[in-house]
Amino acid sequence: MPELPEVETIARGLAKRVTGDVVQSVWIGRKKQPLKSSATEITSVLEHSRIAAVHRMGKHIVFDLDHDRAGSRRAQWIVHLGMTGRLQVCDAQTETAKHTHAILTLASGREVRFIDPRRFGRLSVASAGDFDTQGVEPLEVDLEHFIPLFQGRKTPIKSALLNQKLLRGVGNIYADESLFRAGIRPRRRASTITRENFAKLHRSIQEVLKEAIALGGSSVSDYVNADGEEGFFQLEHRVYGREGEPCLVCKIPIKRIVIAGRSSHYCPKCQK
DNA sequence: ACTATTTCCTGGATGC
DNA sequence: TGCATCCAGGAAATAG
Repeated sequence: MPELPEVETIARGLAKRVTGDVVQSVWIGRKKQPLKSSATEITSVLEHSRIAAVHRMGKHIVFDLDHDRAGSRRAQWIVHLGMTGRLQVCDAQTETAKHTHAILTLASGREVRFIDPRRFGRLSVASAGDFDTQGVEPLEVDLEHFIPLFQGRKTPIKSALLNQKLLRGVGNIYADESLFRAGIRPRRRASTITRENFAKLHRSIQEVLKEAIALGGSSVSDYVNADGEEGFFQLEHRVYGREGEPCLVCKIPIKRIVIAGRSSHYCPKCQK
């Protein structure tokens, strides 16, 4: 399940491969589509545009497009991978994977393919500047802007961390891992957390995300980067997916509870 | 203005 | 072996 570190890794890999290439044609499957813009709209924006850059915003992969049509504004192709989405860069000869929903043919002869079995992913286009996800980038926000995000919220801190309108890019894995490192229980009401603990949490989130990016993300279920390689951060998980296993600090078994329909893992002794 | 719950979707795991 | 059931979860929609 791609969260910020996985999406960052994928975006970097894509940028290396397709920056400067030109989209010649677009195919979009007719199966009930995970589209936020219409297929016609996506096709017309993408076709004959040059990929100027690929970068990440929250959990979205953003392709900045230059159009050669005079007077047309710069545009962006935005991909959200959902749970199981993948973007593959390959030769036209490569066999089409099951659940391929969109194919961009590039001037270089290669193709960018969007594959998503569970279809929680989303494709859309926007004029440059129009796409603005709410929420702040967790790796950019400083403590003084971080704390107010949670002030007055009665919701469990875990839910608040997952709320993309506050902080964008943190998902289930990194929320659990950050809370463990900060020593805060996932069910703690956001409004009851002290300034000191917010400082710990802020630091933990940045550390966890940076370490995960350095290791190419976490490969659980079927995540692979743009090269089809797995990441290694899953080996560093201290609580996520470790229900019943001993806490790496105190040996007490890790607990799993459900918060807002999401499984949440924590150590009952190390987290208060 | 918030918060909580439900819905979407399929592959893999589990149970009988 | 086969078949039914459950579960994973991001974000939008809906309900409270």
